[in-house]
Amino acid sequence: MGAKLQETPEPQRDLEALSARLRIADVIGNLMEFWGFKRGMGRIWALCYTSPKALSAADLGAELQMSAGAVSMTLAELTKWGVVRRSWLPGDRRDFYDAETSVWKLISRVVRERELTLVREAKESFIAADRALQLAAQGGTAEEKKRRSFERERIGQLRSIAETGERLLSALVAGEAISAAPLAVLGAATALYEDVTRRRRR
Amino acid sequence: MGAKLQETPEPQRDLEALSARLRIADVIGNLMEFWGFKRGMGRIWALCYTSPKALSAADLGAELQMSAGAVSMTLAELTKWGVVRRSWLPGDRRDFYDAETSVWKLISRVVRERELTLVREAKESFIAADRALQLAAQGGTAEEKKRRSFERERIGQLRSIAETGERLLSALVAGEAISAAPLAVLGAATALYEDVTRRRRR
DNA sequence: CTGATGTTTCAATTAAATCTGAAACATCAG
DNA sequence: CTGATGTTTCAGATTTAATTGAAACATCAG
Repeated sequence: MGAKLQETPEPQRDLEALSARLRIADVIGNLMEFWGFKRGMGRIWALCYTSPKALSAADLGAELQMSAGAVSMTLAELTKWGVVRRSWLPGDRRDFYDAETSVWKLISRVVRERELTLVREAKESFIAADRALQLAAQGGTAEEKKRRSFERERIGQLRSIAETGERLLSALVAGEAISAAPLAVLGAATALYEDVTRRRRR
Repeated sequence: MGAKLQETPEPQRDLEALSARLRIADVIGNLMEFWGFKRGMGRIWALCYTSPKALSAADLGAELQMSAGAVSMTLAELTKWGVVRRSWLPGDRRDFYDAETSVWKLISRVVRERELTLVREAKESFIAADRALQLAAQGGTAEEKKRRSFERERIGQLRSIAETGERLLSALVAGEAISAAPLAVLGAATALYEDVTRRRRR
């Protein structure tokens, strides 16, 4: 807009610095939300991470425009995940919070406790479904048998995908090198199953 | 409940097979939802994937208890992502849908178009915030300067995390081998910043 | 103990995401 | 063209998740 002076006035510098941090907080909030957490978790972590001193719940609420209740609940959740730590200052009754700085620690914990659990549960479901189908599939016409065998083949495929995912995630959190190759192979096996007649239309 | 005969009656076999597939559909629906898609997308894909023949919109709605509108919208979205394909049978006016079977194709497309975009946007935001801070940070007391420099250091760290993530995801979708090591290194650099006095309480 | 200060909890509200059902639209056969 | 069949759209309803604000709870100083 107007002409810029050599030196920005002090209060304005503060405002600009804060708003830069708030913008970052929103970006990280969106990332976190995308990852399946609440937006507020990312916002609070980001503000702590970019602050040289630990912040109080009241600070966070004021800067992020969150109610005391929301701040408290969000901080509880963040603490549970090891994303922020509580700290105290001598002679101050308030709680302060500072950010866990090792992002890898955070990621690997989440992957271990959440994604890995999820993929394992999925694998178990596939195994259970396959067993159920196997029991139900005795007898029937040739046509029916063919269909059942197709279903079991596909479910077996899902199971093997889940197992591959489980191995990759385990390797990842163990810090091992992984290759996308085993993933890329998935689906190649089933790609040959193509016998549906198609025709263009419209 | 009652005693099981050697051979399950036919209608019951069908019901059990369908319900096994529906259970799987729900599991995959949950996985997909977790991944940031709508639950219905996973359910429809799973049903198609485990079906030997392409299914009509009406079939899907009936089996998954979804309204025609929901099925239509969900199929549109799935088609957009290349997760199901439309097909036609000669002499039949209805549309049929079958599943993309290469799961890797699906994953890599999503990672490329969604996660990679997201992490790039985040990186740009960090760069922009750093620039803004740099401009705002001229002058001020020694104390202020120290704070600004801390903020910029942390934001630079975020930027480098985003860049590492970008490299890893790129390598992943390119099918290259990747290692968790570069991730594990993240945060080690900032871990040294510890000067807050703490005391136990309660 | 009592009052001041700070935190947590939770029922009620608000907001966001999702689904429905009916109307509009398309296509085809006769 | 007309009626039958199938698909899409979208405003409103429903469901689900997040947020508030106030009361309950804790802790500490005096």
